[in-house]
Amino acid sequence: MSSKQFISINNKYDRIVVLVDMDCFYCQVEEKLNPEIRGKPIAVVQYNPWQGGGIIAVNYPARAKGVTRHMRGDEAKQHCPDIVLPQVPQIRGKADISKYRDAGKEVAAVLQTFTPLLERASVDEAYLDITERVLTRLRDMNEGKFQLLPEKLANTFAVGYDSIGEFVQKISGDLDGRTSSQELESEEERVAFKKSDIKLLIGASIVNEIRSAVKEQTGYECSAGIAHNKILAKLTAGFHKPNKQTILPLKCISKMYDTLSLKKVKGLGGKLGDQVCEVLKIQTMSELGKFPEKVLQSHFDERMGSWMYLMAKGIDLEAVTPKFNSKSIGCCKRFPGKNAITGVATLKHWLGELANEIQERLNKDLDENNRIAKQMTVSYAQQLGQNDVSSTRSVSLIEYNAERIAADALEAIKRNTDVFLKIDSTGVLNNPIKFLGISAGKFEDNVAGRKSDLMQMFSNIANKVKDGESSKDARKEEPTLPTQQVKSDSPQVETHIADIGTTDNSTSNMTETKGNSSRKMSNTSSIKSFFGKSVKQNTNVEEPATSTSDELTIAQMEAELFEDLSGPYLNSTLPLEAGANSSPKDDSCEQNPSSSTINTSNSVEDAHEVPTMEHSESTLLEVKSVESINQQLEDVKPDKPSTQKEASQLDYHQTYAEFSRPICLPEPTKKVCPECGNNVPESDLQSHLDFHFALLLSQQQREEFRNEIKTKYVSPLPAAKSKPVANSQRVKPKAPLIDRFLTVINTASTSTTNASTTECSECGKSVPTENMQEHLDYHAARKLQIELNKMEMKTVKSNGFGPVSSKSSDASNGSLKRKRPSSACDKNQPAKVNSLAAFFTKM
DNA sequence: CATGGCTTTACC
DNA sequence: GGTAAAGC
Repeated sequence: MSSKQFISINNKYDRIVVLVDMDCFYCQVEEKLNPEIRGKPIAVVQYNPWQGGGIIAVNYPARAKGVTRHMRGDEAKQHCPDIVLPQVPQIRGKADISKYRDAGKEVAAVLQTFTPLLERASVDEAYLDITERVLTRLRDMNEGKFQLLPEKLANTFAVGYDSIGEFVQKISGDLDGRTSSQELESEEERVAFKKSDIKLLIGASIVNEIRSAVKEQTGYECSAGIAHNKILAKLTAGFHKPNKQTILPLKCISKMYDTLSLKKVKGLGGKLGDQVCEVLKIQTMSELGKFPEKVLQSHFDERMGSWMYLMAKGIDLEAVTPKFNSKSIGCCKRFPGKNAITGVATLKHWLGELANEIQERLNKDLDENNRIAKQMTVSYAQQLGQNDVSSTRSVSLIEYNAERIAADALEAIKRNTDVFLKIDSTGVLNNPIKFLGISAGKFEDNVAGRKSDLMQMFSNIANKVKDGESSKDARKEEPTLPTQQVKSDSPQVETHIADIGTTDNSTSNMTETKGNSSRKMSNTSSIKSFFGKSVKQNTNVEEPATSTSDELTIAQMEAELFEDLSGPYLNSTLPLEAGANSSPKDDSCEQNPSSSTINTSNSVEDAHEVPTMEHSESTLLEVKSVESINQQLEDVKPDKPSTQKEASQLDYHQTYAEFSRPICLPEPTKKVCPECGNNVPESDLQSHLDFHFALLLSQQQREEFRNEIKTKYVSPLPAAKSKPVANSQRVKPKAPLIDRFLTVINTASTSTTNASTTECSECGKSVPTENMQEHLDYHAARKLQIELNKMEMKTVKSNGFGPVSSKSSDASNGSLKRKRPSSACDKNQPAKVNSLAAFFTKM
């Protein structure tokens, strides 16, 4: 049961891994609980007695005043007299952080609706592997079913670029061969990089939705890092906060490493990192990259050496392992200095307090997760003369009974202490105790099912499944379910539950309250995680799956998705044939420790498997039915229907989540689509029509494109000569999305009136200073849109919207001024598809 | 005496 | 199983 899993090195750049990190989480929790303090400088303080207590979280207004962690409450007051200092509650004489735990769970439940591959890393951090969603979206885009709107990239940054717009420009810029550095890159490498960039970009759009959902459903804001592995995602998340997200493009890793202290890398932040710096006489990750693996292994241990070696190349193979619940539940307390426990009575008292808390939390856990801890561990530190000695002893945990637990803990301590009591004393400890802790672990399923409620069974199964420790039926995994589907009582869900052996599918008492509904969602989504994982166990990672007739492997899917992209680069070699045989698994990164560049030669093309979702036959992704595709379309296209919120008071940190709410607010009056006859909300009709248009266009373009390839035409793509299909003439694409987007800006800026304003360097408008960053984000996003349009216009007739040169010209400024009611359908607007799909097919 | 409480992981 | 390290 070695819980840590690794992916094949062949897949090292295939995943899209996200680290979601709640911004000053404890402060946010306090703000939510006490709205009166919202927006004020806040620091959460723990443990009162000494000088205002210790600060464990600081919000951004307070940070602006110089308040930091590691300060005392009093000190914070000096820096910031009007700071609010909520205290973490105390129960039984010790800190009680359960409300933050609960809040963290709430957030995780939302995250889990996006992917079963969720790994909680702490109370306020979680890793997500969204590879599947990215590929799905990529396909939808290629098929014209999804448009990557610029607002999807608001508040997004890319390492190494000043703005996300610049990054997108760069992606398309590669076209002109204006790649900065050496021409060492082969075509294949360029394609690989480009694929990577595109996937990261799409990933960012998804992460924006994820963060929006978190904000909407919990009220909390978070930051995120988007990269190809956990360590880099984590690192990247820290680059822009709060309430922002950052992409780490493959190409920027080595540049970044040049200045990145190795101690910033998770795992090297402590003594080990110090040792590495000292022994190797280095500071940065780039320097680390100069050492051969063997050398690193000789200085440190073998495992560590390999890990560092790969890490120095930007590679981390650790899988995102589904995990929602902790593996242990414990509590502890320190008794520093004079507070050391010197008497048995006192010892018993504190053991009792700890045992009580443990009992309470274990019961709650039993309730929620239907599992029982079988072992408890007591930890303690004794003062022996000068130094403190800490020990831990484990005993089996028979029942959730505080007295019993306390007594057993005491026994364990006695048993392991040579001289427990001072000689001739009945109550004085020979060795004062400076630290006490009790924790419970080694959980097993509660087979007995102490709860009469059958729902308990659900949650039992689901949680078991969630952590991947259940039975091993290899079942076909359903294609990723869109959030909404997961929430509702979809047939699939019930089927799964039934399959697992539950007889009762009533979800009555679980669906109403917020907490319970989240539990239910976790049930359904975790079932999927189970399939993903159990299958994985039975799968040989190294061998590409052979596909069966009507099924499509993820790898094949990816190959197809990128078909059009890779085509033009690979000259005559058209698609990267999906079935390409497994390359020698180790041929990539053996021999150039001195170069700090990332070797990608065998990465994307050769890697035909999506890591952590390896496919045997049982995981082959089914081609979706028309229904499911339509469903997905519904789910994903009109930016999730969400509750509108008053834009009443926008404070400085109220950013993306607010602005990204649906732009067309009018109640959905339905209209019949002239193209397909479906009922479509009127507000969505235009984009719906755009979809049809894009579909046609994209199909046709692809057709043409293939023809071009066949005729071995290699140079810049010819403009599409024929007009995009007679049919589409009828379709009047809506006012450019960019305009709707601009109306959002206006709303936003007018709603925050009285604040001080600054003139925007981009558009000259007066913008509330505190909103400037967001405002600039929108310019970046707008440029992105223009970029995309430019690509579009290489085939679609240019129409005067946006520049054709690659300079960031201001031809668009005119349009910036324009605003119109979002519902208005502008007849003057050119027929244009604001879709990345065409963008891809053109590249 | 002074961040404190908490959890996980790797190694022995 | 116990310990130390690491990070939040």
